[in-house]
Amino acid sequence: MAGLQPVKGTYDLLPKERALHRHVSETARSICERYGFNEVITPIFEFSEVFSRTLGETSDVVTKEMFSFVTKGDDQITLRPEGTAGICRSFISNGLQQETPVKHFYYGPMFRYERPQKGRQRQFHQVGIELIGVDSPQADIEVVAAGYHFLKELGFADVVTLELNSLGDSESRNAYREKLVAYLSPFEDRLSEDSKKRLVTNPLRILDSKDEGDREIVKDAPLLGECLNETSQAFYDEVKRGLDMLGVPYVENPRLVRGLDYYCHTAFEFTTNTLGAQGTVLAGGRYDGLIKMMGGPQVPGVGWASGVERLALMLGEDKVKLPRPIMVIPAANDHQDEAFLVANRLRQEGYIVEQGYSGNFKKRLNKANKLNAFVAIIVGMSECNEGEVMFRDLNTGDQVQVSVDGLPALIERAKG
RNA sequence: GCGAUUGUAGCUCAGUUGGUUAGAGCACCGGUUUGUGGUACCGGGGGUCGUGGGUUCAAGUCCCAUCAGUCGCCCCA
Repeated sequence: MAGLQPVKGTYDLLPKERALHRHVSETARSICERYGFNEVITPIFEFSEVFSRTLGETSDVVTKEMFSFVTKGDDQITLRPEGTAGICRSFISNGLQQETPVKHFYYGPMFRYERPQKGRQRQFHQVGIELIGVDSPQADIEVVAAGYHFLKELGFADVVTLELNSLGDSESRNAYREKLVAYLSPFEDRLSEDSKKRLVTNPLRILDSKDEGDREIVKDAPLLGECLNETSQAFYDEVKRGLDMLGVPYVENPRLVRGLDYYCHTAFEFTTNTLGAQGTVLAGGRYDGLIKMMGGPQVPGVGWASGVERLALMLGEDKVKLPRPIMVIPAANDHQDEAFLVANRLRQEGYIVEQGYSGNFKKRLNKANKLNAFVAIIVGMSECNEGEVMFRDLNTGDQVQVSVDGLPALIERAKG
């Protein structure tokens, strides 16, 4: 036990920051619902194969970032590093091919064993959507549009760039892979250590290497676009036409490659330069072979995931305010019970009500300010009749006597 | 896994070439004559100076190690 501190890369979300996160995830949920995606929750851990088989045995996520453990029953378990694999497992487990198209929205914690830094922690949160069972570009267009709409709703339309590419179908990708390896092999000695390995395991990933030397070599490499067969090219063109039609701005990035193995055709990434080293804020693509690869039926899918922490960082702390309460204050300590009853009554009516727990009148009003209360209700003033209380608007300082029954009307007016 | 940088109160920090019982602001709690707020004044709690060694008559200050945070590389949301 490493003392009273959170485990590396984890942290506590206190009310203020949690409100910010909730704003992000609720915005996502509400926008995605407009596109017909409804929320599901899948377990935060799965059998390890769910991830290791699907994400690619050589991917970084699988080789060094999985949080795994063995249960008492000798099951190999992994805390989910991303959402898609679990959704697809759930699709198969629940026999949802009967109900396609399936449109799921999700929100929840993800886990990756990485060095924490700005916009990156070991337990973080993602929102995401998956559209399963539609093989036409309509699905890709709708999914990307929903992502754009979500970011726009948060106010990021101008600080975010949609980068788009097509990885083509497997025929196109295999053809390209050969061509790329043929081009790169003569330069093998000059490639970075990582890229030398990638030449064998996953040459496409060399394309977006940030190593200076690699970039120099890759600059003149053949592009994936040149190898797209007719179907793949037509698919890509249709996606672009749809985005143009809906007014979703994008730039093509022929070197964009997704880190996970299951993607094909559409690959996209919304990036920003406002977050330091972590530029990607929402990313996804099409994964037609994934469900079959997991042992399910041949059903296509497309989706994205977005990092809640990163978006919350972009929003800034003061963007979301906690709700303002009503403060009920006893004029003197022997009116404590009466005050409690008034508070109780207002809570039944649906209002957010706080009580000061100690201190004299003055202290409690002070407390009301600290809680950002907009109304104080003072119980037990000598000038009040039976069943009456003092209503004080804390914005204006105006104060009137009123029956308890008359409170809601005054509260509504004070809300402004 | 690698690199850079930081570590004194809940938070932001001060602490002089090593020298008594380690300070400030903010925050928190209480008070300033019976019952009216964001101010002002008074008082209070809270720190084994990240941890462990070492040098020294003397270490928050110097040396070593270790742990943790932050940022970056790799990779990703």
